[in-house]
Amino acid sequence: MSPKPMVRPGGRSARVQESVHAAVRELVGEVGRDALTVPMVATRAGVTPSTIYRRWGDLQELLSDVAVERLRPETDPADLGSLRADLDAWAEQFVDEMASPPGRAYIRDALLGDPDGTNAGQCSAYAAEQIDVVLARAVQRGEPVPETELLIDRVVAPIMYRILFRPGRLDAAYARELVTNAVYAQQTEAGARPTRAAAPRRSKKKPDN
Amino acid sequence: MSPKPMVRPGGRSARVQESVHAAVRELVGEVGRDALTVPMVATRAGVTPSTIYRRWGDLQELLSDVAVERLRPETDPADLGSLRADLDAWAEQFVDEMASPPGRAYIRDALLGDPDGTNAGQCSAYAAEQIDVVLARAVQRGEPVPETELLIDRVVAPIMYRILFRPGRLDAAYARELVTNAVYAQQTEAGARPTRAAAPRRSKKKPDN
DNA sequence: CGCCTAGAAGCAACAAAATCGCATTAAGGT
DNA sequence: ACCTTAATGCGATTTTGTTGCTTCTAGGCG
Repeated sequence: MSPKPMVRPGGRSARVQESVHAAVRELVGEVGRDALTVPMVATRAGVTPSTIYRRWGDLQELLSDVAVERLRPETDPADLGSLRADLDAWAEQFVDEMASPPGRAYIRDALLGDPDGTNAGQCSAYAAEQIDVVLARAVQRGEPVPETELLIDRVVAPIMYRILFRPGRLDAAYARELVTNAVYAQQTEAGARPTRAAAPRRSKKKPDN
Repeated sequence: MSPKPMVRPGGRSARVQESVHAAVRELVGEVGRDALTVPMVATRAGVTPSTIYRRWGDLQELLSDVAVERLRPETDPADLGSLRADLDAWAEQFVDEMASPPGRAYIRDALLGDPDGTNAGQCSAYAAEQIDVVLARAVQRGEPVPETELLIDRVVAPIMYRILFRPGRLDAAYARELVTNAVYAQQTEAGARPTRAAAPRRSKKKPDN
């Protein structure tokens, strides 16, 4: 059994994948997501529909792939000199991007065509990585820091819950408030509550393909 | 302009709707969600496929409708004599139901075929109603109670986030921990933090159809 | 450097689904 | 009892999804 070439990351396959992804991005902008069809994407990408059906299964899984790519953060969070400032800024940007109509659409798409939860897990990992960067810097400065898990529960989760389940009522002020409460909790609750049960830290992910 | 009959809630339409919903429930159990098709549902329900396409648009929206119905709580939360006990019990049951494979499937379906977020909002409203029942009882007893919004942010949102984005790592102990932290926050943070900005209370919903 | 192999894409026939116009039924108001 | 019209049924048509087979090519090997 050859240990390596289970898939083919390079060459034609890669070109086809990129071409298809590009076609999806273009067409979403031109005709809208609802009007998208697999044959339409195939034509634009210069491939046959069966190629798409075989690689992605259906339009949802393809859209999910594209959405996850667009949800990947492009830069590290800004360094503003303090944990609080960094978290505030990151949370505000997070809300801006995620709560916008296109952001909501990407989130939905990412969750949608994702039988095994891989893509959803990737989204969660992106947020955790960004938070970890902020926390690592704060540790460098000697600031006390909350756990990543706490921030996910207290900041990320409420934002995503609102995006998915309660359209509206979501703005920068709310994001800051969540950060305030999370940081406050970290300062006052440490040791005063049952320690977070079994919260394995998320390890750094490789930079992906 | 006649003020009422924009739709036809009763009579044949209602029978068709019920028949179709029943067909979906049966077939999901028999052949599985993935094998479901609109024509299949139509045949079982004794209607023509075009009826389903016209009323629901596609299979996803139909599944979303069915899922929301099944996510509706059937009973009020148990009254165990104290806010803390009631919340613990409710949160545990919530996790049990929502984190189970069928529960996760219903949540996904409910979110999936829901262009305008109506169904998702309904799910959120169900949880808020249940929480309100528990809180109202606690008020009757004279206990201090947190706001519904706080419990949604601190208990419901983290649970749903994990269900959707992080398969695994979700159990009754975690649910209790969330309740503990939320109640603790309510006891210690009141007045010690910026008041929750612009968090309009969710008004009592009419008992639905 | 040029064969081999196997995974991936192309092609085309086919099967299944979704859409649409038109006829028919029946809810709900008058 | 009648009328209006939303809703359903039905069938023709279009579009989408599937499948077997062939062709191409990336990557390993001699």
